[in-house]
Amino acid sequence: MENSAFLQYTKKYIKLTTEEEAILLSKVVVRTYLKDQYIVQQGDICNSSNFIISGCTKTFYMGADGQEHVVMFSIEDWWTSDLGSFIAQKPADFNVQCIENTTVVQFTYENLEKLYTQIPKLERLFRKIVERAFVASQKRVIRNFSLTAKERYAIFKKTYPKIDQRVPQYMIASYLGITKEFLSKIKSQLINEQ
Amino acid sequence: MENSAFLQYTKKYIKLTTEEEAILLSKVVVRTYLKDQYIVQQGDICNSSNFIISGCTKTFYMGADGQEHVVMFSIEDWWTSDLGSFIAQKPADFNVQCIENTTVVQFTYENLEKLYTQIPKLERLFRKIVERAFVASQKRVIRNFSLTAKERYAIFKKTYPKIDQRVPQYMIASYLGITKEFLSKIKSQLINEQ
DNA sequence: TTCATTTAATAAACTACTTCATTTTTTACC
DNA sequence: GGTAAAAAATGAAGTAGTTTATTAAATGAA
Repeated sequence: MENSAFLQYTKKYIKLTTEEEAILLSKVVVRTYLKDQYIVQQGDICNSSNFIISGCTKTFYMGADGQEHVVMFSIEDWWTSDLGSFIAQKPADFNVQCIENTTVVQFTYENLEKLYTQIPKLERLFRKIVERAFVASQKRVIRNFSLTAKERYAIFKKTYPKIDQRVPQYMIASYLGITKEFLSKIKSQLINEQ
Repeated sequence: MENSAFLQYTKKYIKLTTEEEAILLSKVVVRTYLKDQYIVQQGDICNSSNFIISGCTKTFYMGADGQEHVVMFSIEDWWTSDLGSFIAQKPADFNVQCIENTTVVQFTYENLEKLYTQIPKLERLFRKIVERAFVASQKRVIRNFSLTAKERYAIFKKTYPKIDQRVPQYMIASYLGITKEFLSKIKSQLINEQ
């Protein structure tokens, strides 16, 4: 039943037969993590690719300065993993931590590799998913260059309309690449402007 | 013959039979652009995905401020396109312009779609290519956050060891997300330090 | 309810980077 | 080889964002 959101999602990209769906579901695990638990830990080899059914995660890394840098938030209908670690099976650069209780459809590396040979159409599914992720990432690079922190914050609120209430402000600041103090200043500016 | 570099490249990801290689090559065009010519123009629908045999391109867009922002440089053995435009067949956000005479192996959208059905293994090839591109893009987001312009410049010189001589400095500044004046300052600092 | 802990707000001093204006160097072409 | 145009260097003044320190508000556990 929790699987159904995932199957629904796959239909946007590829059509699977009933048997293929069954094979697919037999190779995934639906798993629930509690708030604050880690799905991936920096330094470990990331062994899972996770489709989020419910909840919210943050992907972050510890900088040389000992500071936490938030790379992304993931919510319902998104994926989370350390893809660099997952595809190369090398130690992860990132942590993925739940900031709410989070239920995911989880693919292990081994199972996904098997699935690719059993259901070649899945290559297409994941190609398309990663293509979109790449485009989104590239857009973010650009935004960081050509927009001010204030403008980026406005876009953030649009693209994650609800997350504002789900995620503490200092993490949002980190995601935006600014200090929590400066985000606080921006917010008070926005209030004074209207 | 120019194709051979491309076939060599594909071997890193998938194995193709001789017939498959023949089909693949029958659906691509080897094309040479002159310095300053555009492969993709902002606003047009990007109809090609290009593997670079020789030469160098820059991907950039015109900001609202009328300023040119360089998104990436592409050299031998890399790909260039506006992927967001290509996959969705929507107007391109970016220009891709040759900054040297450039020879590419070119896939049109229609041909690539046909190839995916004729040689499903290609889904795998492009999945893997895009996975790597995504990881690289994500790393760049991070670098832009946690490093100073000076540090980013050092990394730039390492990752593109030769491009430094091939590309004018003001474009490098734009790629790094800083002004040409500030890059000039950084360079003079680096000279004085040693 | 109370106390401890985490999160957010505010403000002053500081720094990385920009802007603008000028000069020097390099490139290219008749 | 000379001259125009493009690119790079230099410097002074300005701004977006940081750092550090302090206070206030919200959250959560006993």
